[in-house]
Amino acid sequence: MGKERILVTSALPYANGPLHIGHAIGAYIPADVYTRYHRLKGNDVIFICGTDEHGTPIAVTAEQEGIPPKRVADNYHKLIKKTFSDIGVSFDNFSRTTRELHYKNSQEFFLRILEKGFVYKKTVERPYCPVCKRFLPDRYVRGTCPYCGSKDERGDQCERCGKQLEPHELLDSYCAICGSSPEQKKTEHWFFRLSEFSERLNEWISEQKHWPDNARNFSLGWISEGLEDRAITRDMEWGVPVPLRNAEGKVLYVWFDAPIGYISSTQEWNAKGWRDYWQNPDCKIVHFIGKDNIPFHTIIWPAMLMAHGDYTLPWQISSNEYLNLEGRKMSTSRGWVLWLHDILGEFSPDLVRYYLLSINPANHDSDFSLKEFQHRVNSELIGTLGNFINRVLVFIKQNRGGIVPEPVEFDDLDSRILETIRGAPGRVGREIKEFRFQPALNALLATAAEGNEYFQHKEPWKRENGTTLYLCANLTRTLAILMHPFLPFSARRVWEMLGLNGRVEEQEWVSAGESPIEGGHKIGSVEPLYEKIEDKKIDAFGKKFLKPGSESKMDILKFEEFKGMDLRVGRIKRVEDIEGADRLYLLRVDLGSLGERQLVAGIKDTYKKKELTGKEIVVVANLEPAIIRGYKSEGMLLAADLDGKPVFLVPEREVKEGAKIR
RNA sequence: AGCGGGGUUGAGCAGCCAGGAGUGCUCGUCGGGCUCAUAACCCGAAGGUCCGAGGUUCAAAUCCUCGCCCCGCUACCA
Repeated sequence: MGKERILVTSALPYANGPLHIGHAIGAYIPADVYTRYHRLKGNDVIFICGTDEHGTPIAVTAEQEGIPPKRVADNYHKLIKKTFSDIGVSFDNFSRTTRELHYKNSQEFFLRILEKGFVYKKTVERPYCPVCKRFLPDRYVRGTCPYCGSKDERGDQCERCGKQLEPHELLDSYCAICGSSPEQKKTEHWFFRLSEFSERLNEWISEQKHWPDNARNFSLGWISEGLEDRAITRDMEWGVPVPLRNAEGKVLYVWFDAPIGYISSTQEWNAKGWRDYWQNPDCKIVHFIGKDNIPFHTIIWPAMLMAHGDYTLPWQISSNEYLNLEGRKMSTSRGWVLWLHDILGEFSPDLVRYYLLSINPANHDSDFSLKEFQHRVNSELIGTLGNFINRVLVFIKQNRGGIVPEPVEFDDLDSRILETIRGAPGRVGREIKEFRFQPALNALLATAAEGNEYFQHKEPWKRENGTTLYLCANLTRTLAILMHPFLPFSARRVWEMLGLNGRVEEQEWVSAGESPIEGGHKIGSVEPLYEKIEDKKIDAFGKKFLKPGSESKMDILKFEEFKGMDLRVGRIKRVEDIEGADRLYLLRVDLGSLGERQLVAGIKDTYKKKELTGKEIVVVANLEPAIIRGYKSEGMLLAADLDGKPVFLVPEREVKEGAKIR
């Protein structure tokens, strides 16, 4: 079998914050396992990444802190790079999208597809700040979300309701920098003809039978809903300048330049050899991403590559689902997050890699729990794997003076464990090759468990003829090689403790099935691979780094603003369905002196019509009206939240309709 | 409502793509062994309508069809 050529990428982390445990298992640790495996297999594999440093969040952070955007990116690039190195993610190159080479690449890419007619210019209206004298892309505009009414939201997405927004949709919008209200102004932008690629993409994706279901189905669904042309440029200073004469003040949109960063980083790694990967149909290009990135890597990016014409399309997309933290969704803005550098500060990287891989959210969201982390590490990694290695090496040290004995005869148990050794690289490798990292890890642990079983049944502490220790020493070597993709730091130490030549990462994967350690071999010095995680340590860690957060960040409401709210008691007179809406009722509410009002309320899944009619409820009477599902809603009724279901607030005894609440 | 993902022993998960006796892992319960090893390891027991109903098959947790329930995202909680 010839050598395979493989290009592995992990999603470029955004240089606007540190990495958390979800990032790590989403796109980086699995990619690292995959890459390390293929290196041992002797395949021609490279692992490419870098920080994504353009885009408005970085620019806004920079302006708010009064420093240049490059400085923000510098800081996070440094932190992120160190974190990756600490957890053993072994990129062949880790670049940044602010490098000269990348600017040149992105501009050339743009010009090429412009030349080929896949980019066109169009005049559009965009919000413009008359004071700052500039256009305001997404996060430069803030205002009230038109969907949920949350104040002070950004122009790209509402934090409260999660709705994707366009800057012009915000109500009462204002400039995020100076606070003045923007006006609409005409400007020219370049658009990518994504719509033209629907058919080709559909055909191409349909053929990718080896993709995971989530990626394939989701992408095909996206295409069938219709692809729209996308703006490639914006009016901003921070970004890759549009390389055309009459385009001052315009930069490439960050979604456009970011994936080109994969190519730039590869060129930076090898200025000559990069084409062997990117422009070679025999090279398998594998993108590791989180699920939020799926349409981007299955549709937009391939369309860009199709438009360019010289590049090989991705071969595989490995997309993970999300990781929850102690049963709750992580949220950086609410402070419910576990940063990678925090956990690496207290626990050795292989423990973290082990646990994250053991709960790898490949098929569905999974949950990170500190207690479970402690348990699994203690019982599986240490109790099974670490203990086998330790008891074998310590035994050889103490009873054989550190010398592996000569094997004598082989009984059934011996032959069986020899078979375990022979078959192990295949069992583990097969799973990694298929991107099934959790089963791969299980196969590794199962091999160690077989070792424990064998050792136990042979009872070498009672009598042993050499064969048992000979085989166990070789099985330990097998484990060292098989551990390397998952637990690179421990694998290296096991290799050293065995006193073997060379380095574990230089071994051939298939050689893990052999038994080259011979009688007479002297092992190195031995010490336990890991230390158990004590209750005290895990509790202290939780106290220090897991803060429930959320409530503490609540904004203070001015008394004046509170007084401006007109709360009233109303009586529900009539309840109607709204066609096509399963959660909404159309209510007529009697507010006494204020007359009757029409409200739209999302309570259908909790309350029946009968229970509602005649009921007294509390209403915000002077709220700005909104149109929901085609009906005007003139107010909002108050309810407490019970696990996501509304529970009405009602007066403690009967009061008059329209009674004021103070 | 659309899309996606789930429903497997007391709890939490693998197993399903590639059908082969309900197989496995962690925790918990009960009993035994061992003392090389980090209170570790090994053996055994109890505990299951593998969500339900059909179908394909010699054989279904696994493949197909229909249905029920849960979760996520989106649409529609002003």
